Amino acid sequence: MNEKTRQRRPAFDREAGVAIAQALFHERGYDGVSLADLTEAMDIKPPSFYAAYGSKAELFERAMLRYAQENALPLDDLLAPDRPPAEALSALLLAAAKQYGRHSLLRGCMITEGMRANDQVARQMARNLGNGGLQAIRAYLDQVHPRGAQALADYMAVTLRGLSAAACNGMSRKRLIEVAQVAGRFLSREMDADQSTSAS
Amino acid sequence: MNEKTRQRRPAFDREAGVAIAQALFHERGYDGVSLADLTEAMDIKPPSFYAAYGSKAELFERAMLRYAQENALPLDDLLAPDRPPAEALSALLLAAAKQYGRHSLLRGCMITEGMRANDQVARQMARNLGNGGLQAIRAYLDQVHPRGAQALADYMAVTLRGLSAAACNGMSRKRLIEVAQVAGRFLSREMDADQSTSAS
DNA sequence: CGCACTATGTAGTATCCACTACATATTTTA
DNA sequence: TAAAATATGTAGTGGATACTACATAGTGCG
Repeated sequence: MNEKTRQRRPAFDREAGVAIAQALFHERGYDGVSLADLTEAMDIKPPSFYAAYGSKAELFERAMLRYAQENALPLDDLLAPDRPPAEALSALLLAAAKQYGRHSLLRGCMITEGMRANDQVARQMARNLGNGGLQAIRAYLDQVHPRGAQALADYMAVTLRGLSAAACNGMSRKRLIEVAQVAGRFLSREMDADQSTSAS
Repeated sequence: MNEKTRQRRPAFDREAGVAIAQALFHERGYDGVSLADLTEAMDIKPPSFYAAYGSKAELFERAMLRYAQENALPLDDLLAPDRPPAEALSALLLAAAKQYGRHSLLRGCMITEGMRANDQVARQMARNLGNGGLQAIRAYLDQVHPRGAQALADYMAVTLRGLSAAACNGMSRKRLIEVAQVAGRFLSREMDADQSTSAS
């Protein structure tokens, strides 16, 4: 249990290996990274890899969890119930645009893009993780804007996926942010109008 | 030239082969379809395949061109210059949503999703084709709504990509259409407001 | 009818894939 | 210090990949 005292030969740091895998998977996607790529980047041999992580898919899951903890959008903060809903959603889109276009290599959302893997196991892992975030948005909207919550949540899902895809295809951070701002302005207008009128 | 009289042993119809490939590539993506899948579906052997199409990537390009001719959104009609711009863009989003969710297997935009292929050659082919459509939207906006044309074109690109991605991930046609309608309403509000005021 | 041509099927190529059996070297425990 | 446990490196597994050399069967043209 006390892994701290265990001064075993460094061999290799498994958490560091997860971080390396996270970067590779984020940059090239699950299918774009081979086991040879991973073992070379970690400077280990395949047997050590499997002893440590079990399989490529399991490591991908650990890398996505690490990504979620480190890089995922802080939905709980952004979607605080006491914020004006349109402002909260706009802030979420803006935060996503900023993050998706931040690095030149690590573009888009690792989890959103992971949903497109050719490997079925990896794809399902990514979907399970990604759906969690979407459900959080849905739950938030059910509370603060129950009328049309589904449509608004779907709009957010589509826009977030679009931002991630556009980022992966090279759209600059500046332009991503502008799109998020446009969408945020749309949301503000729509939800303000929705407060005063009852039917379009 | 007169291919009709050429009663050559049926062997196999190359255009029909492109159609088969189009369906397979659309359903599973470039990397998700192997040469064995293609030759089996066309009921031919690899040598016939290469004699007819040159390579997997070349066939993918032909399949995308076929898709563009048959299924791509009729941008010229949708983006008629004499239409109210917001209405034209809304119609484009709606047409995309309807098409992306039409079939249960052939979901999303074949070209947009092709941009995510792991194979670099295929990816570049898809990007070249897809960028054509986006440039058409940009050119249209430069004409009818020059102020903020870039931001609006980027917004359309992001939303179209998002609709395609959401369709691939299983969002129902009904919900896709609702998202397109929400976005269309946003565009109408924004562009109407933009006509009367000069600063937000 | 016979020759030249073309597309075909058989059977492979080399390469990459994720993954593993086995013996060795290092570390922890007794 | 000796034995047990563990992670390592060497080397290789079967299978899938895109693609092809070669002989043959079917074709149109003379």
